[in-house]
Amino acid sequence: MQIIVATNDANPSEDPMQTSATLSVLNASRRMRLPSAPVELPEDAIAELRPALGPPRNFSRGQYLFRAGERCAALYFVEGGCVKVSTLSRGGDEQVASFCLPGEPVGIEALGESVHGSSAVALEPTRVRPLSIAALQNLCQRSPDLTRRIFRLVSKRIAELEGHMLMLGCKTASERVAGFLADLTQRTRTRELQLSMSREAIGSYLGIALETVSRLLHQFEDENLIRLNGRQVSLLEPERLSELAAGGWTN
Amino acid sequence: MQIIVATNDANPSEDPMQTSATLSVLNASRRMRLPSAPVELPEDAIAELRPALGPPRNFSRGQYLFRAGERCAALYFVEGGCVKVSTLSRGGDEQVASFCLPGEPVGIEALGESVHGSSAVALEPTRVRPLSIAALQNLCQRSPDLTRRIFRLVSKRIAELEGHMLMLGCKTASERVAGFLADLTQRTRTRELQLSMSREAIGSYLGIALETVSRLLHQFEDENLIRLNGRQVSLLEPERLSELAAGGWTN
DNA sequence: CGACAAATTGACATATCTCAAACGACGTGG
DNA sequence: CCACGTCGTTTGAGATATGTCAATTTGTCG
Repeated sequence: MQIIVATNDANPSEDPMQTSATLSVLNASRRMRLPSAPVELPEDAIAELRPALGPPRNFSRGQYLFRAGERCAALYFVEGGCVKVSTLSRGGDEQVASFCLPGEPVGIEALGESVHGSSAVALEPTRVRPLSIAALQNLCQRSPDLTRRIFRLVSKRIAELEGHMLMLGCKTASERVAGFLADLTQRTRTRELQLSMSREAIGSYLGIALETVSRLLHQFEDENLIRLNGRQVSLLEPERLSELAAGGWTN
Repeated sequence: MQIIVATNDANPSEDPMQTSATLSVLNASRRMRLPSAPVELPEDAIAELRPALGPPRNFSRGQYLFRAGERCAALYFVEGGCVKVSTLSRGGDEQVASFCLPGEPVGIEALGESVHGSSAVALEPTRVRPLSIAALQNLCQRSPDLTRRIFRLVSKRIAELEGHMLMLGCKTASERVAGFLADLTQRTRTRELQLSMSREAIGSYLGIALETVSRLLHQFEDENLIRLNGRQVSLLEPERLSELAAGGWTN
């Protein structure tokens, strides 16, 4: 399976529209899945980090927060929008590692590194707030509590990755797609998903062909599990989707 | 693909034999188990952590360092032997997340958590040294340097996971097996691998059926890339295997 | 209103899984 | 010391989920 090198360089179409408002809808507090996270900097742990965060920065669809190989100095917290994080292999395969929604951190994987191992691109007008790594390390000296929070954040990310691995290693295509949707509703607390990523990106994330994603999505619609309209998806039976995802997923 | 729930509970075969002695053989320069590499707490970063480590603990084949769900208080550094780390999904699928060799840490994923999300079992007589998480957090307060090291350790682990994901998402079966072998020789600095894990564990780790692992291994032998004798594998052409692994693997 | 990118859909190819049988290694108990 | 049962591995043959290729439609944006 040679996932083409993805020419999704998407020339930063300067889409000035501000997103945060749109997404702010989500919120609440429940248990989470792969990622989790309520919207609007809701994350428990994150809330406490706010004072340390830098001023908001806006990215339009297709703009990169950072690219693999670039020197890395900060990690970001999404306030509104959506970010796609992906890695590239020597062979030119692209693997989408995650989609980050409001309230979720981007780039923790680079915490201890000097250069980014992956790239992060905005999938829609997106607002983020940076947290300088240098600043962070200083802060950690003063606050044992902060250190703990960071550790927590990091291990949460690791748990996510392991869940993702489990999925890639053990699930059938339809379990993956079902799990993907179930995960998204939980993270956004909405049954009305407005997917900002392409079928190709979803396919890469799930480790299946984009055509398979499309087919399965339509199959779910035929089974009345969802209502589908392009990139807009309404989950009619989230529970059944979760069951379908079965096995465990994030476990 | 329903990987059976793995009844590898391996009743701690009361293997009274004392391990450390047995293992001491290893440091003999030649081939040994998977271990090898810079045998004896070789890892650069780790070396500096030594003073903080607790006394060595020995585990025999099949014994668990910890299980998913257990309260976690420490992470471990492997001194000799090999540890298999795996997660379980609700559905009962098992996914092997990693094999840890001498010099490598086990359980960093639990750094910020209170309970383990995965299980770790010794695949052969294994010696590890614990690092109390509580102690660690204290130490981090005193030493900014230590904090940085830990961050480094963690992001290294994350990078590994992302490499693994890339593999699971993009590679063909033979690329995976080739990559697996190539990776092991690098980590052990030996061409003489003594695999301590079953074909099933390898299959789970690589996201393919155990039969496929077996077949591919024998195919490589036919192509004179390796010499195979049960769990003993001699890499005849490591470079070609790496090329075969192509794409990226750990990248 | 065009042109290009994304999505859909069909037909077909095939890598890999699954099921099964057989074998070897190993440890246990008689 | 040998028979026996278990476990892991190998190997074959057939089934199939999913990938690949390609044509068409739909959507987007300048």
